[in-house]
Amino acid sequence: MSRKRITSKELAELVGVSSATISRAFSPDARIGEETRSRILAAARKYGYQPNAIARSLNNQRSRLVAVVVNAIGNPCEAEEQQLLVHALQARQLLPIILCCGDHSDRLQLMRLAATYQVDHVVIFSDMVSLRDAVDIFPTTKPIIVSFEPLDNEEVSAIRIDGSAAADEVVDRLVANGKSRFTYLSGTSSSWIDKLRRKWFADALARRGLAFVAEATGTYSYDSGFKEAVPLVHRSKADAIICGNDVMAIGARDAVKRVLGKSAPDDVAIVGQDGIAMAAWDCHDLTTLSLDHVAFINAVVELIERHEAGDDKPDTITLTCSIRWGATA
Amino acid sequence: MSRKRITSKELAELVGVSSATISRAFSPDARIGEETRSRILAAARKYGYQPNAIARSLNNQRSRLVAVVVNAIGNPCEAEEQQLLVHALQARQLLPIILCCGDHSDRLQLMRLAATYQVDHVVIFSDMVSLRDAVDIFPTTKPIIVSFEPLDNEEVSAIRIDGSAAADEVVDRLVANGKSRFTYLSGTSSSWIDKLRRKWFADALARRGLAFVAEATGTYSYDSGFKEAVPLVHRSKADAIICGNDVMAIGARDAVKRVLGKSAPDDVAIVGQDGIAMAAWDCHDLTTLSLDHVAFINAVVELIERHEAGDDKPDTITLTCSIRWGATA
DNA sequence: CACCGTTGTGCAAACGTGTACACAGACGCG
DNA sequence: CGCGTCTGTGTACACGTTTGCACAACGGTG
Repeated sequence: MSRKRITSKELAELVGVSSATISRAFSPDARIGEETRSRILAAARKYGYQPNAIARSLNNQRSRLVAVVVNAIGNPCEAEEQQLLVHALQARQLLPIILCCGDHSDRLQLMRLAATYQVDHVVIFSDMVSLRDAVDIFPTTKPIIVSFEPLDNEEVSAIRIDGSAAADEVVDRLVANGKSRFTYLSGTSSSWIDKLRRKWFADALARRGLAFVAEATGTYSYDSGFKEAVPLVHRSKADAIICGNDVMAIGARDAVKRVLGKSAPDDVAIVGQDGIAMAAWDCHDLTTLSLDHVAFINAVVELIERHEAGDDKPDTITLTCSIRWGATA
Repeated sequence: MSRKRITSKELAELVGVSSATISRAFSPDARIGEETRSRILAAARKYGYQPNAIARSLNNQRSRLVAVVVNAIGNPCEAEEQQLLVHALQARQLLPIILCCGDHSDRLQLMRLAATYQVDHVVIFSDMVSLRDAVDIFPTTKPIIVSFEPLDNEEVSAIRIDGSAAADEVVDRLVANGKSRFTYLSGTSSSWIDKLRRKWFADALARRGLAFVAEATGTYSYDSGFKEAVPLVHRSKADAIICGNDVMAIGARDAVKRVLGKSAPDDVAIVGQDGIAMAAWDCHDLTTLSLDHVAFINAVVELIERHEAGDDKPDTITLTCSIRWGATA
């Protein structure tokens, strides 16, 4: 058991070449004799040599690390995108460093720590972190890829999401089914994406001379959906609840059924947002504004590839939401 | 906008000291004048200087990176543990590199890539990767922390899980409720943890002179639980299904209710394993063998802290499962 | 004053790569 | 043969830190 990792100079000694030649053997398009290369690779396998990526990063000025800033890992709302992104990165020999910024803790400190590792790219899924801070903390050539919607900024690439058309269609159908007392259950009052999502529906209602008759704020969790739904319906006699995400919608639906004894589509319509896989489960069958997660991550990856290729010009990509019609609205 | 990151030597020039002194200013217990330190820290803030962690890692031989090997990110079964672990690492100024090994792809290649980054610790949540490979790929002083159960190996620390007592109690109650035709729905045939979980229940049954009357294999997913449950019950007239994880149990329960038209606790009892948060949702209220995720991650973190402190002696910690009684059994 | 311990700082050498430059040999061509 | 081109390799430096060693300045003690 070799406790210590072997270095390129030591391997060079063993093979009888210089350490530069070792390096060349691992560089696909370097000038090196075919015979020498295979001799080196054989020896490398034998002694378990692998080039040290830390040293390489220092020399190259490229770490092949990517900071991925998220709210939380378990959260189903983001989990599918995280999974897809990590796979896409790994396929490109990039390694993700996950930063969980969801809770109270000092996110800025955390991002600064990641910045010291000279990450090549930064992908921000969390709208808990302000664009300003992100630009401050990662000032280096490699710009930032941000999802969701703060104000415009020339220095970052962004992916925008537009669900206004889908929201319009949902409201249309609900009104046709006789709904008129709409309420909104938001996930947090402080996030841009939450305001944006609410606005899609508020605008759709306004276009028909309607408005939310009541609102409440939860925490994006099942429990908060469950807890907030009851008083919300009580005090407003709501016949429709639009939720800030799918998990809260599931919670609200449970509360409406179990606590209030009302039926989900008929007495109170419930609409989620995200389009998580769970929404399609038989026990939920949730109507929800759904984002195409694959397209979303493809957009992110496309931006990353441009950065890899040296194109630093920021760009904005906009995706639209589709609707998954379920049994709840 | 400074496109380029400032280096310690440049800052030294600016402040009028040597780069060594810069380094000392950031090292809490270094010999340096109080006045000099504050002057340096002020200048660092002004010019946005942060020590380069890559260079430091090269010098220190410690990267403060941790490889976390998982099956998938979205997977609720592991998500809670991942979340807790990432938080614990971040609190200790360690950064996690996530490796998703769940799918077919070349996991070994992926792990080798992470190994080149000289990670300080390796935490393996995935039982898709063999212990042998792990030891091969991360031979360096810092040993490996593995969860779940392959055969014994002297070189790694492990966390074992024992649900036999809990399984026994569950079987007890089911038998008392008149159940006798038990079936098992496993998540995959190839994983150690799956075999182990099945064995807990098989042993509990054997102790009462019973055995599984039928078995099936899914993929740990909701869909596979839904799909496998129907033929399983049909061909065996089962009155109890023990599932390899909670998500499959939820799928099985839906199938039993919707497709077969049977009621969950009375006609067919359903038991999950994992104790994911979702199991407690009102719409599921699943009976499940539950692991204390916090205790689990505390154990992992304890091992990591020992390694940090330089104690390389491997150790094994065993945790027991508790039972969450729900409405499904 | 001679001596010594303490404090603050600079010099220089690592850490393990990648790569520009130099150079030796082989080869082709006039 | 003389010359230019191409191939394969070595030498040396840079990447940005940390840290052992040396040393100067200083203050206290006999």
